[in-house]
Amino acid sequence: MNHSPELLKGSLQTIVLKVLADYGKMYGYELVQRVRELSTNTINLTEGALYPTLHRMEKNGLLKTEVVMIGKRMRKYYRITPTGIEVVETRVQHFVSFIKTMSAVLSIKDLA
Amino acid sequence: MNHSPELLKGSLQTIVLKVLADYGKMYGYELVQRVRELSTNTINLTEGALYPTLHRMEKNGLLKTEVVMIGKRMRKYYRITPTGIEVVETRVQHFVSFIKTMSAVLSIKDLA
DNA sequence: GTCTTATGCATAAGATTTCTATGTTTGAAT
DNA sequence: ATTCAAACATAGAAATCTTATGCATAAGAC
Repeated sequence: MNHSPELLKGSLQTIVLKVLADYGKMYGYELVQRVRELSTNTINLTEGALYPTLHRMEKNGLLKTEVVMIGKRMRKYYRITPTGIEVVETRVQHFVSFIKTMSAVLSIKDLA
Repeated sequence: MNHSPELLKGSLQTIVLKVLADYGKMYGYELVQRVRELSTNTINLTEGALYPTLHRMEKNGLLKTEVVMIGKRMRKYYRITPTGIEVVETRVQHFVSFIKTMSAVLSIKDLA
């Protein structure tokens, strides 16, 4: 990720979960592209961060996988689980309240 | 810091700079209290994070210090420098654009 | 008068997260 | 033939924060 990398720290999981919740199953490489589009080229997920995170979330039961062979190439689809859905909802709520708090502290008037 | 600590990662410097920019000189302990108030008890700066950060920012020329003795107790005031002011402005702008980007990616409708 | 709490600074070790770098294989395009 | 995109993966380094610890003074409670 670039785009003020410090700020994005801690948001990777939320981003991945939310995109999977909204768009259904997706594979790693695709997630990189999709997030890049959604963020109009400002969020660039790095594979070195993404794959370990996907693995961790799978291990924690937030995602489940499904491997498909495209010719001889493996493609690993990730799908959000019911647990993952619960988690993503609270994460997004947390994020919203975080924005509000920060707007107060940084005295940001309007986000226009 | 608590309040979804992951999210706050990377925002400490911005918070400190902005509060100093808005309220003038302040000492470490005071910053902890002030930020707690401004955030209605949701952001709890920890001293273990705050002091090293203050030192780093001073070393980088964003802050300057002034030591005052209150009786036998030392109090170290921090004040933002002109360089610090430039930096905090871009930081806040970055934060605003970060919010916008994230709102798009997380499809957050209104922040009400 | 003593004990606890608040004030006020500071550092160190550990955990967590992310980035950079590196690596492999396959398919498509030129 | 060669280069570039697709697609996965891991390891080491860097950055940031938390927890723990430490020291010392001032104020308030009892």
